[in-house]
This record gives sequence, C-alpha cells and structure tokens, in this order.
Amino acid sequence: MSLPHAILTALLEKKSSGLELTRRFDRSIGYFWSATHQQIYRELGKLEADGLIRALPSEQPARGQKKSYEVLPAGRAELARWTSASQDPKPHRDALLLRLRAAAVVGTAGLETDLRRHLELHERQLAEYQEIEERDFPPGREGAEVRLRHLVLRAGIDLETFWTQWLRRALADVAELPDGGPAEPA
Amino acid sequence: MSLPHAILTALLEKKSSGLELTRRFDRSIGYFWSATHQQIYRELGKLEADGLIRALPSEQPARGQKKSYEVLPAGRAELARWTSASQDPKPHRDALLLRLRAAAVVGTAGLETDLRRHLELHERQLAEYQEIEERDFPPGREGAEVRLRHLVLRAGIDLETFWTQWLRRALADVAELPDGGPAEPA
DNA sequence: TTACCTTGTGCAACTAGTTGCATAAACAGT
DNA sequence: ACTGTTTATGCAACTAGTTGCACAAGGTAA
Repeated sequence: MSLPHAILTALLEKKSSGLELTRRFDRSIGYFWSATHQQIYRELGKLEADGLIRALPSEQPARGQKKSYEVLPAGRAELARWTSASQDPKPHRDALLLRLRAAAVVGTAGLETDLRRHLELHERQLAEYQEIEERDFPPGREGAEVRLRHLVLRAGIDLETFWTQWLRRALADVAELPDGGPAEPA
Repeated sequence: MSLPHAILTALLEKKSSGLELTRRFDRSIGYFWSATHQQIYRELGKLEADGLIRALPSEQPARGQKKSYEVLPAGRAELARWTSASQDPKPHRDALLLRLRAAAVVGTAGLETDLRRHLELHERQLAEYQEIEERDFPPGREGAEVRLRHLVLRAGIDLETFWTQWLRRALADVAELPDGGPAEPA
C-alpha cells in the first residue's frame, strides 16, 4: 500500500500533473517504485477525494487539459506518519532466480541468451545510475535531503553492480553445463 | 505469471501435498518466490484441471485428507518452455527505498528504529543462507543441478550481504541528521 | 464425551497492479 | 479543411496476490 505515498513524495518534490508524474515514475521514483499512468490517475483521484492533495485551480479541468496537483497539509502529515511507521519487508519475487532453479530440473536449454540480455539491461541501468550520480551528486558534503537521495541512488548502483557480477558468474557456469542440463543427460 | 512454474519446479524436485508445498515455500523456494497456502491450493487446482499435474491416487481425497501431486509430462514440457523463453524483468518495488526518499522531504523522525530492525532481519536471513551453504554445498565440484542451485543460493547470500552493508551505511548517515530532517529544520 | 488443538484443504471477498481501449484537445503537415 | 500525431486524462475488465474465515479429521487431555 505504498503507491499513494510514492505519489505524495513525488508531488512534494514538485507539483505535477498526472502525465508529468507518469514521466517522473518512468525515471527517478520509478526506479524503486514503478507505476503506470492508469494507477497514477486513479490514485490521484482517491488522494484528492481523501483531502490529501488538491488540484491547482489554474485552468478549468476538462479532458485534454492539464491538471496539476499539490499536497495539502493532511497529505504531508500522512506521508510523515507512513515514513516513520514500522513496516515488515514484503517478500521478494524474482523470476530469474526461479528460472535458474527450474533449469536445474528441466535443463538450461535457451537460458543463456536471456541471461545475456538481462546482463545488458543491468549494465545499461548501472551506467544510467552512474551518470545521475556524476551529474547530481558531485563530491562534497551537502544538506540532509541531498544526502538521503544520494543514499537511495547508491542502493540502486550497488544493486545493479551485484546483478551484473552475478549474471556474469551465472553465464560462466551455465556455459560449462551440457545444454539439456541434468534432466536430459547426454 | 510464475507461480504455476514455481509449483511445477517444486513438485519435480519432490512430489508433495498442498501443505508440504506451503512449508517448502516458507523456506527454500519461497526465498525468491513466496506464496501463501491459498495461492498454492488454488493453483494446484488449476494445474490439475489443465492436465499439467495429477493427484496421486493413494487415498481417497476428502477434506482433511492428504492429497499428493506429481508432475505429468505436459507439465514438465510447459516448465521447460517457460524456463527457456525470453522474459522481461518485472519492475521492482522497494518500500524501504521509497521511505528514505520520502524522509528526504518530510524528515527522518522514527526511521532509525525501523532501519535497525530491517538490518537485523537481513542479518538473520544472511546467517540462514550461510548455514544452508555450509550444510548443502560443501566445497568440491558437483553435478549441474547442484551447481545451479548453489548459484541461486549465492544470489541470496550476496543480496543479503548488500542489504546489511547498505543499511549500516544508511543508519550511520541518518544518525548524523537532525531528527526532523529537512522539512522541519531546527 | 466434551472440549480443545493441530493438521490439512479450501471458499469468498478484498486489494493491488496490468492491459486494452476511449476520448478529447493541440498541433503539424499537405 | 482533413488527416495524422502527440499530449493528456480516464474507464472497464482482467490477473495476481492477500486476508479472513470455514470445515473436516485426528489426536489428547480433563
């Protein structure tokens, strides 16, 4: 139940319309909390109904019109409450690890190309994070907000680094195995 | 859409009843693909209806009776197909990183205790993985199946290692900040 | 022999997220 | 003017996962 809080955070960082939020979820925020435009519009409606945000009364809000939102005090309070509240980590689900485990019983045929593709994706993501770090976080001690955001980015960088390394190892391992794997031995 | 494949994998590793599967999802498989007993029972029903698995005809299957399943050839084929097929990685969602980002705008009050709690959970998980590694994967080159399973476990170990390190850094950083954070400066 | 606990299976209702499409305005080209 | 594209918002239906509870059989203990 974190999407509303992701949106509140994004709106506090900068007042935005639905589409602007969607774009920002495709970069930045979406790196650790993705959402489609459908989810965002729906949630904006709920948040407005609950009095946590409000539409800026600039233009009349009709279809095809931009409608920007800002966070109300109640919204900020709710976000602060949620941020400080204790939460159990949600169980992870990783299809790639599952597939490797499946490959242990039905064979590794066809896996290698996809592992390579995943490796490329993670390498690209890592490069992107590193660019962001160079651009937005030059060395030197900054304020609390910047340091926290840098910490989050570091998590992204280190995670992608982990995955690229693990995938390289996985590729090396899989390459040594017979194609059919243990299920269909030569 | 991976739950059926997780179940097929688990059943190929060992024929089981619904509850046995549930227990195995609480350890092992569930470390990277968690599922509740409800999901499992429902999915077992579907898999049986689709002819991918079948109930072992040992006892008559009534309520309160154990009912074990085994994978049929069609099920193995489907798992092999899924394993080798190309798949895009699903977007991640990490509430903790989101909370840190939120803390950057509404303040870090209350965060520290929960970060510490998460650190403990990850440390415990890491210790558990390391025990499994010592117990199930003694040094020495083994067959393809064992090596693939070891690879999956290594991912778990390295991920938990990453999180414990990152959380320690996060705690150190947060400790230096004013409690209210940037939103309510002293 | 009733009263309770554990094991095992399952339904129903709910929440969260995804997919596919509809609508409308603004703008660009021809 | 008309056609097509981009920007912007949104509905409806679907899939996946969660939560809460129900039910049955077997053991166990007063």
